[in-house]
Amino acid sequence: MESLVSNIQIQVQDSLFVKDPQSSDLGKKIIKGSIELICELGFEQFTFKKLAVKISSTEASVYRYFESKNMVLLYLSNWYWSWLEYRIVFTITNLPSAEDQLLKAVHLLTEQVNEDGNFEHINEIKLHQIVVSESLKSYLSKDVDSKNEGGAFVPYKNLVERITQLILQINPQFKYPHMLISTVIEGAHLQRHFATHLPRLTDIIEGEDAVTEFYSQIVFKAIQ
Amino acid sequence: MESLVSNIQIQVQDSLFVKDPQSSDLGKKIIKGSIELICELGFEQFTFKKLAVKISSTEASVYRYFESKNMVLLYLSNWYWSWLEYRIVFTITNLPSAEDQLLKAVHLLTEQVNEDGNFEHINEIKLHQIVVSESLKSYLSKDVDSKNEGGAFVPYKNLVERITQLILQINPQFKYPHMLISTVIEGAHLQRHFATHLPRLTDIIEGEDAVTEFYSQIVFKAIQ
DNA sequence: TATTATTGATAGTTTTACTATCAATTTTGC
DNA sequence: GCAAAATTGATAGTAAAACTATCAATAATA
Repeated sequence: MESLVSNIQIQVQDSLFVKDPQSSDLGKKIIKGSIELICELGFEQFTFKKLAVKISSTEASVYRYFESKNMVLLYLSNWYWSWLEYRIVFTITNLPSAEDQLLKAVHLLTEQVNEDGNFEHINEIKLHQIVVSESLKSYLSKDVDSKNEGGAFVPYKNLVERITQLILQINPQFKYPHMLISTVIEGAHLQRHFATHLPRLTDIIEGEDAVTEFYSQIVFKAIQ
Repeated sequence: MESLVSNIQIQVQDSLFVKDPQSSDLGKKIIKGSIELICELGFEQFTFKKLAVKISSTEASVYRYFESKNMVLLYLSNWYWSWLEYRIVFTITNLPSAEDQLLKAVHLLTEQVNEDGNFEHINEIKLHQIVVSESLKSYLSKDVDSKNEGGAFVPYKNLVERITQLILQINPQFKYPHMLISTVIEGAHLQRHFATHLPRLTDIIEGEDAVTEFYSQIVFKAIQ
């Protein structure tokens, strides 16, 4: 997966930003700095003031790119979902059977990201950690409905829909494909979070990726 | 389930409050008001100032009971988990088989709460909604480790452990019981949240509790 | 009745989440 | 290469949140 994305760019809907952060140096520094700071401090402790100091800019300048830190989180999440969908499509396109495709997709949905370096201003490993620990907060906030109307969750829905179609190819009768996939995605994130912070809520097995193994089993048992 | 709890009280660990809110009228008003306000405004918009106005008290008085609004959320979550574990134990104790017990437990873990009235100061329906939409934020905050050391997640872990033991009774070889149960609990909450706000991420079926149905199937297929 | 605990009232601090203004600098169009 | 336009930085300011501190009034208790 190293060199395949060397000249593609992930586009994020323009309703999420005031000015496209991928269109300028400062914008890219805002993205890069946000990823590092949110990862380091957590979303609650992350502020535009701290970000501005980190990237040697000013609060006012950051506000010229993003309306609020919530929008930054949405931007980062959506970038991640688009990137993940791209990787899934790229990876499974030539696989022979729908089963193989689904298995591979579930792997990509649930595995730990440990590659970086395809995008200068985005550390994919840290971004994955942010999505694991912070992205749910966007859905769980009270303004989820207005954000949703503004299209804030489209990439996520697209991803879920794409895997849903794979499932329905295998078993057109299965009644809960969306539920299954969103359970797998969010469940895998939570389990990774629990593995680090609340191990008694999960089952960590030495030398094996229990999260991916578990959810792969769940998916195939569920749809049969 | 109506009258069985008429004179029991759910105890919450005293590390979560400064002064036990169940020990005074003001304390109970704080709990009652918090449940209503968090439900209405969402956790982010909920403040001690607004709460104080609502219950005709003062900010300073609220702080005499709780260190912060995060502690209130933890208190409410833990009250809920203890209450739920109590209901599960009470309900399944006399069921003949471990399978019946597990099935019933999964129902209680995943169903919508629609009874109220066992506790004067706690609206169980609204509390359930809070747990669905807000409780994850306690695990997902950066201070999860220090909270965990202080025992903030003990009731939740106990609940997961209890159902884990049920699963292991049925299949002692099953490798991922904790993962399965925490996936079911949090998954069910998320699906209920999605059903209201992001329906394209779930599968709502007219006249049927798809959430409970889905997770019951998942559990029994997974452990076989 | 004296003591203690509880609550209310008020005030104050620091930080966050913004908005506004203006000058300096860089980019772009011609 | 120069004028106009856009971008950024610097600074200042506001409103609300998240506390802490103090003191008086009231209620509980010994």
